[in-house]
Amino acid sequence: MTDARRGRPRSDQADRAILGAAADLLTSVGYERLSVEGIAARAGVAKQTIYRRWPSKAAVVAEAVLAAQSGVAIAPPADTGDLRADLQEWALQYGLWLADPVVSAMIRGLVAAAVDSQTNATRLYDHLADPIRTAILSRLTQEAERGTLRKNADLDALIDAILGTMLYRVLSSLTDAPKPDLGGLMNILVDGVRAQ
Amino acid sequence: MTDARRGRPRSDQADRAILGAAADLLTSVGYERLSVEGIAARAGVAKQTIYRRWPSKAAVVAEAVLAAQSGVAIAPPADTGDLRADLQEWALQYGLWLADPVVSAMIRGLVAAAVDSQTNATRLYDHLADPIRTAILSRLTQEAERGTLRKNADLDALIDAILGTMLYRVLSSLTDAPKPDLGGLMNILVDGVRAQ
DNA sequence: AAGTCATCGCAACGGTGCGTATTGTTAATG
DNA sequence: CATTAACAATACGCACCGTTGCGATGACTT
Repeated sequence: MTDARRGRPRSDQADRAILGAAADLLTSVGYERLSVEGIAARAGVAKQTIYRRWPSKAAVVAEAVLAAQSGVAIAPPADTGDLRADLQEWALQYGLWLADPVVSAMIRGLVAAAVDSQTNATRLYDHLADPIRTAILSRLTQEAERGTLRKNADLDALIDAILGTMLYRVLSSLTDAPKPDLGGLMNILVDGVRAQ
Repeated sequence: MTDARRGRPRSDQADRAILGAAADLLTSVGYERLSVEGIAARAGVAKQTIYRRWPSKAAVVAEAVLAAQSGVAIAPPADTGDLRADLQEWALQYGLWLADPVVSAMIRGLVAAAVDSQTNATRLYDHLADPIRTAILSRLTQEAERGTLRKNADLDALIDAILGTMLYRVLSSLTDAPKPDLGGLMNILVDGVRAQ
C-alpha cells in the first residue's frame, strides 16, 4: 500500500507565511499591485511553494482573505428585547470594523479576486456573507417567534440590503474609510419589518 | 498664435470603434481576459491610438461602460400616488435590465476597473449611481411633500440600500443572471419610511 | 542505518500584456 | 507648399504569471 502522505510533509509555517504575506501586501499595496513573486519574497518562500498549494493568484488572495476573516468572530446582535437598539449597536460595531483600512482593503481584494475567477466567487461571497447572514437571522428569528415581525417580511431581502449597503460603501468610497454609519438604514429596515 | 487644433484631427470613428470593441470584449471575455491589444485588434486601430486618448486600460473600460450606460435612460418611478406600487414596478424594470448578461458583465467590469485604479472609482460610481439616485430621490421627494413619509427618514440610506443590494446580487451571482426580484426589499423599505 | 519520496529554496524559461517609442504616412491648417 | 498632429504598424523594455529543472532537505518506511 502506498500511503497517500509519503515524503516530506508540507510546512505549516510556509502556509502561514504565505497567507500572512498575501494579507499584508493586499492591505499595503492593493490587489492590482500585488504579485505572487512579491508574496513569495515577503514570505521567504519559493514561488513554486505557493503554486503547489493554490492554482492561481486569485486563489491565494481568496484564501488569505478567508483566513484573516475567519479569525474575526461575527457575534450575533444581542437580544435585549429592543430589536432596533440591538441592530443599531450591532451595526455600529460592524461598521467600525469595516471602516478599518485593513478590512476595506481586504474586501476590495476579495472582490477583485472574485471578478478574476468566477469559479471562486460564490465560495468567497458565501464564506464571507454566511456568518453575517446567520448572525442577523438568528436575532430576527427570536423576534419573529415573539410575533413582533410581519408574517410575510422578506428577511433574506433585509439581509441582502445590509450586506449590499456595506459592500457598496466599501467599494464606492475613495478613501479607505467608508461611511460607517448604518443607523439610518437600520431604522428603515426595522420599521419596515416590524409588526404594526 | 498657435491654434490649439492644428494638424490631423482625431477620428471620431476611431473613438466609436475603440469603445465599441472594449464593450464587446468586456461582455464576451470579461475584464480579466480583456487586453488593450485585443481592443486595438478588434477596433482595427493601433494601440497607440488608444493610449493617445486614455491613460490606462482601466480608463478605457470605464469610458466604455459609461458610454454604453449613458444610452440607457434611467426613468424615474412613475407617480400614481401609490409609492409601493411605483417602486415595485420601477424595481422590476431595473431588475430585468440588470439581469441582462451584457449589463451584468459590464458592471463587473466597472467594479474591476474601479478596484484597479482608485482614481476613477469615485467618478465611475458617481456616473452610474447618480442617475439612479436622482431618479428615486425625485419620486421620494414628491411623496415627502405630501407628508406621507416620516420626517426623519434617511432617504440616502434607502437609496444606498437599493444600489447596494443590486450591486451585491450582480457580484455574488455565479451565473450571469442575478436574482432580479427586488420586491421583498421594496416592501420593507416602503414600510420603513412610510408615515404611520 | 539505508532507502524512498514529496517537499523545499533557487533559478531559469516561455508567454502575455502593459505602456512607451519610432517610423513613415495621411489629413487638416496657414 | 510648409507645418502640425493623428494615424497604422511595429518594435521595445519591463513586470509578472505560471511552469519546469535542479540539488538539498526531512519525515517516513523497511
